[in-house]
Amino acid sequence: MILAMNRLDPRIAILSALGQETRIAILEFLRDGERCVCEIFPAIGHEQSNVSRHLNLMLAAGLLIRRKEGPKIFYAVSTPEVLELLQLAGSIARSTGR
Amino acid sequence: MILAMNRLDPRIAILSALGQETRIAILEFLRDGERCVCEIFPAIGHEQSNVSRHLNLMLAAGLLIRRKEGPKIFYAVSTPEVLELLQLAGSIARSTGR
DNA sequence: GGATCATATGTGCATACAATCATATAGTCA
DNA sequence: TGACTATATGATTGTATGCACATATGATCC
Repeated sequence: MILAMNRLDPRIAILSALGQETRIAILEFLRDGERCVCEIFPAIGHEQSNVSRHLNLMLAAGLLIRRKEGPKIFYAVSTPEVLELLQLAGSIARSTGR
Repeated sequence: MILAMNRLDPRIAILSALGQETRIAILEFLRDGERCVCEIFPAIGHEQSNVSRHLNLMLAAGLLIRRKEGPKIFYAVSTPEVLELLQLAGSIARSTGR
């Protein structure tokens, strides 16, 4: 997993982690608060293994935090700035007419 | 070039365009204003053809604008929001300890 | 301990990406 | 027109990525 690790520039891990459809879907599902993997993967319609990897990648990039509760692991957005970044990207998309 | 085109979500084109070392270097070189390709590629130490592709990709994503002047083509950041996005990514990196 | 649920990881495959070299296009000027 | 400069594009190569299937790990409960 080069995408989110061993980066000279941590911004690249963050931005490239955000530049992917499935991960955007996960982040938007986590907008309202923490969720366990068992809630996330049915909601976005991907394999559990696939979602697990995306979650770990975003965790490594600093976009998410996680919390264990028994056998379940709850993931949440690490800071509101992450959602602000998505919003800013949307704003650029609109202001550049795309 | 799938990365920046034919995306359902234009944010993905923007964010994945930003999540790459060479392109970050180009954007930071363009921070002070427009530059032609002939200035950009020596400054960041990459092949002209390579830089040309990155510029066109960022143009397609809406991150850059360009202007012709004789045989030269000057590229510039399309909106200050693009640089704000980079700054916000840096802020996340710091606030999540990376 | 065994069964079950929740999550992570190994492996393989198809595709996407960045980089390079070579070539094409287009503008300028003698 | 021809030489020269500036930029873009075609073809190729090595590597990274996303996904799926199968399996491993770990927690809970009987």
